[in-house]
Amino acid sequence: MRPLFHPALEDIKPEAILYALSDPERLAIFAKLAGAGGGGTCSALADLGDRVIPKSSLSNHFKVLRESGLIRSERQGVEMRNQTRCTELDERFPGLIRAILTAYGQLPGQPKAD
Amino acid sequence: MRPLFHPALEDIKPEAILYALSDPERLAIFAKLAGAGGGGTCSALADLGDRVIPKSSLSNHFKVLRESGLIRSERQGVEMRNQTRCTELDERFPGLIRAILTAYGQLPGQPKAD
DNA sequence: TCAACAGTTCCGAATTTCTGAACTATGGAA
DNA sequence: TTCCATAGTTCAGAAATTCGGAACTGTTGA
Repeated sequence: MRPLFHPALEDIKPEAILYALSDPERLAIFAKLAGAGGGGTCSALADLGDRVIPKSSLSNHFKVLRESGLIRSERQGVEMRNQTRCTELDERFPGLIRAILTAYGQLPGQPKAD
Repeated sequence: MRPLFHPALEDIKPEAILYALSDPERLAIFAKLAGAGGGGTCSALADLGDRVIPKSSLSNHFKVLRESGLIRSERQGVEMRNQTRCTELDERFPGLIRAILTAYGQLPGQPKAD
């Protein structure tokens, strides 16, 4: 298993963020993570309600989110804890994450569209 | 030549916007259009400095931007005038476009977005 | 040592993107 | 009108990307 790559804050590219969140499944995962606060595991986030994401696809979604700089993943025993990098990100790209979550209507604490 | 399709404001999907702007060439084109104010033509936006985009690719980029709701295109004689739909978009997705352009404008070596 | 579990990697199939070449639409000149 | 030049679109095959089942890796507990 290769070590997990996380870009430094200054290496994060807005295109990568937009790309990562342009996929509704990834966005749903990210929004859940942003809402949940605590570090969600992969399998805990696999169920989208209308469909269960295959685990190889899930793993890839997390990789895209991680390598774009949106989340931090850390192995904890047998599972993986994931958390958003929202605070850092807001420093580098002010308002971006919030505006995206608002656009999708999934900003934590707002009436949800799902 | 098929008539140009522009989605109604309420039909614009955030994932389509993020997808359209997740491509660095399209983002550069959109940023130039947003900065220029006036309606830029396709060929006027083809030169990215480091590379000239082939015109079939350019045409496709404009189609993606148009059908995602980011720009409006209108034939004017032999050429095509393109303008952003920023004002409308800000109503539907407050702060989104500005946050993206700001984020993009912060990359080293990029022209400042506004 | 072994089994169970969480997640990753591999790899072939399906889908999407890219771009040169051919084509269409418009305007101007003869 | 006819012809040409220009701006952009469409087509189609090649290249690249994405998807997901199956096999694999790393960790824990028995």
